[in-house]
Amino acid sequence: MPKKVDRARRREEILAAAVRVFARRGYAAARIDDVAREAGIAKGSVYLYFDGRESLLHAAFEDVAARSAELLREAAEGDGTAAERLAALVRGAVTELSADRDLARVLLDIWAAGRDADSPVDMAAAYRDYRAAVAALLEQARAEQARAEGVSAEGAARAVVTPDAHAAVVVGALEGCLLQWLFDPAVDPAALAEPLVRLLVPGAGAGAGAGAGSGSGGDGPRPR
Amino acid sequence: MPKKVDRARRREEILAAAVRVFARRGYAAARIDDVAREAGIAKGSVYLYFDGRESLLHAAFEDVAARSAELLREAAEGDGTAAERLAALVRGAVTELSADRDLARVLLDIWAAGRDADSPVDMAAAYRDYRAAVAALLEQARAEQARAEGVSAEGAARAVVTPDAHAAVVVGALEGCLLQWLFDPAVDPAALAEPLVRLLVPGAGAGAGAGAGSGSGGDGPRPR
Amino acid sequence: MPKKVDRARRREEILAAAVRVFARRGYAAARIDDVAREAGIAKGSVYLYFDGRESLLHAAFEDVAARSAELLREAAEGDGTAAERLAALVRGAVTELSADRDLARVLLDIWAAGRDADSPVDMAAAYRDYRAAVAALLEQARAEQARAEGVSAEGAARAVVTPDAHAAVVVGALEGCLLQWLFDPAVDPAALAEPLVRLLVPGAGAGAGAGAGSGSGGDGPRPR
Amino acid sequence: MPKKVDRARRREEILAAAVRVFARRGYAAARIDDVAREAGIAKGSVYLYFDGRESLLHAAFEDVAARSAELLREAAEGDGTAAERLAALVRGAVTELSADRDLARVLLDIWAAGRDADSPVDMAAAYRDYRAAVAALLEQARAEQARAEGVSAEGAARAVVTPDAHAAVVVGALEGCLLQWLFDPAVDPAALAEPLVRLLVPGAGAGAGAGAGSGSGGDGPRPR
DNA sequence: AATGAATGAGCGTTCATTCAT
DNA sequence: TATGAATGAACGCTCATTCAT
Repeated sequence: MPKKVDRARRREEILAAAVRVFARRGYAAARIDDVAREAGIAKGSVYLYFDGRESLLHAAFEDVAARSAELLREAAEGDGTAAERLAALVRGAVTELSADRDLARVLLDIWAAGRDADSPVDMAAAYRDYRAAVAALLEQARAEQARAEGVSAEGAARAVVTPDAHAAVVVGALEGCLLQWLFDPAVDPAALAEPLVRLLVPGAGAGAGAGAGSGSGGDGPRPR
Repeated sequence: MPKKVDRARRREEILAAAVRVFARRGYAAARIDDVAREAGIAKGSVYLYFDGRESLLHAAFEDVAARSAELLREAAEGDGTAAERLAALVRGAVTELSADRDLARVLLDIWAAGRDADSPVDMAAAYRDYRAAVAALLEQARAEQARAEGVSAEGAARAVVTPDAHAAVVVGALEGCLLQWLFDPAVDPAALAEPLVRLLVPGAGAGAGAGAGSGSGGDGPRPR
Repeated sequence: MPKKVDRARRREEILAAAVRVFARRGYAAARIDDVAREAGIAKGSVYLYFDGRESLLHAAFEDVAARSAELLREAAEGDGTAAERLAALVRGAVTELSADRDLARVLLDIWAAGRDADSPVDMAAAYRDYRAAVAALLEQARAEQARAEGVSAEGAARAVVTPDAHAAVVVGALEGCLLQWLFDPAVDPAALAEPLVRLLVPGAGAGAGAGAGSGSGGDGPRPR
Repeated sequence: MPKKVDRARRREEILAAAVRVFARRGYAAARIDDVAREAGIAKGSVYLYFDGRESLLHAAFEDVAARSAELLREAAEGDGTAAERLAALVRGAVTELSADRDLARVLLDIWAAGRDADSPVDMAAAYRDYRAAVAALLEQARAEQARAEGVSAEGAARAVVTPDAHAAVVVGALEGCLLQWLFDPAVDPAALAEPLVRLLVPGAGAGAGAGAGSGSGGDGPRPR
């Protein structure tokens, strides 16, 4: 008659406690004892569910990564045009990341820790996947636009910014906006979602240079 | 005052050594002893030039901040249109940050450490300044465009994305692209400079939504 | 009383498991969990049969001590001359100790732990008894020899090495040979039994000083 | 102008303190803090001279091993007959080991710890060397005897106990007598030196089987 | 009786900082 | 100014033991 503890639930409780502590003190200053106290258990018990301190950070990363992966999957499989799905992805990412400020804060520590090649956290792969998904959507979006508007537009757009570079900018902007919010709560992520979409999702609205060609008549965007 | 010069130079040598060590091992794993060895001095001597371990990180941040401030000053005082100056700022920021990978890596640690309100590093202020400068340039750029193209364009663009939000996206994209490069050297910052400019600097080229207004005729960018 | 039997059997199973674990990892590195797993029970159950970790080591010692005591009893009560019984004791001790290498290995830990005066293991008494038994046999053997060969020999031998000292050497040699076997399996205890007997049991064959009798003519060392 | 501390001397002081603590409490129960306090320094300072706790034990072993090696060297290179040198070796070993009871006690812990194959202490090799040296002396001693007394004696002796086995018994007896002294201070090692020599060094006096030659007449055991 | 989750005291080790030289 | 030996507080982790089930 073994005691029945829901290992998975207990693990999640501890992880949530760890995220709160990491967010409050920073990973570097977070003590296992703090995590245990926050979780309402004894220090040693943490080790029944996690391999060690670093393992907690890693688990937090996997949480974030799993959410990201879910968003990417939805964007890839979802309905609507590619532009719509990309816009939804951007909006979703902002919503997701800004939903749990503690977790977002911990992301900074994950970034700092994950920079090492020997880190269990493969940030390079995570962002590579992210970029690849966004780039694919961008290409589809361009194709859609080209179909709707004519070949010249497609050619012109493609000449300007490659999908890969564009994707890097999109992903970067997302993370960069998150970063500013973390440093300064006055930066409202919700208020940045739409600007991100409009500025970076093709066909979603006025881009930065949109005005350039707007009133001018037939002249499309000019390279350089 | 040769002594003063020597002292300043020695301080810089130590800071440079610290940045190398921080970049190599990460701030968390960097030992004062490592820094001293890298600088070719004794451990205790570090304390003759810096208050302590954290002080080294702070000094590294001030280095980065000073370079940023210089760029912002140039952008504010420089010649050319606001759009040109903004483009130059973006290009300069990319160049600057990617010039010293070690320093850029340390930025991750600075971010992680500077997240706390009690940190000596005021990241919030640094990015606030950054955004303000970019927002000012954006507004100027829009004014320039409006002057060149007519009132309707200005109004339309302004309605879509506020300069502050736009600035946050610009700054975020810069930092976010840097981030990706740090995780994955295959991401080439130099190759991202131009895309950043084209996508985010008004009047610099085809924006994401550029195609929207391209072939469509006289109708400017449509909201939503 | 089936319960009693079961309980004793279970206790022995656990002890055997403990001996295997101690032998494998060393007592210092042996975990109660290891013992439990080896015994196929839960960790907490060990405490139903033993007071604690140290108690397991103590029980292992008692096992060894009991076997020794049995050998000593047989030697004291057995048939044959004292020399024969002493030789049998030596051979039996070698056989006994080398029969269970795991247990012999644990002896090292018992020695290390039993060195303290406050240890529950009274090594001093154990070896005192051992020496006393061997010394008694040695004296008897000498008396037998004296009876068979004449007074002068007895007196000479006694003058050289006291029975107590001789016994200490015999016991020491036994333990010392065991020790070497434990460190180096290439040392074959079985091959050392006869040398031990011949070198240290009076009347059992050529001693180290065999040369003493060498000039005596044709009579070489006689087996048995 | 670096502080001048005699590193080697300080290291020895700490090691001596460690040996005292190990002897008092046993290695298993000895705390680094105890060692530091015994040495009159701070806990952390121990690590300036030793890699860790285990390193202290290892260093203690090397001390013992070095003394043994010195004895073996003297025995191999010394003057006198092989029998004399072997006797001197035995006496020297007893003297050496019994000179520092603390160190001898620690030997028990070294034995217990060195039993593992992955231990930094190679007990097997240490005892192999010891046996080899003793075996060589034994063979020489037999040759000397044979030369002095005739071929038949040599053949007879050799037939009985091989030099290797004899050496194992000699080494074992030494260690085994030490062991008994450690458990029971009433066992006087000094009093066992001569018995060891007489019983186990050929030609050194009456061996166990001395009686074998007793029938030869009035010649009792001859010293030396 | 048996379990195994929980506990928490305890220890090895690290390393930022100090300070006598 | 420079050194580097010394310090000792701090912390991650272990694991023997307990006890509710």
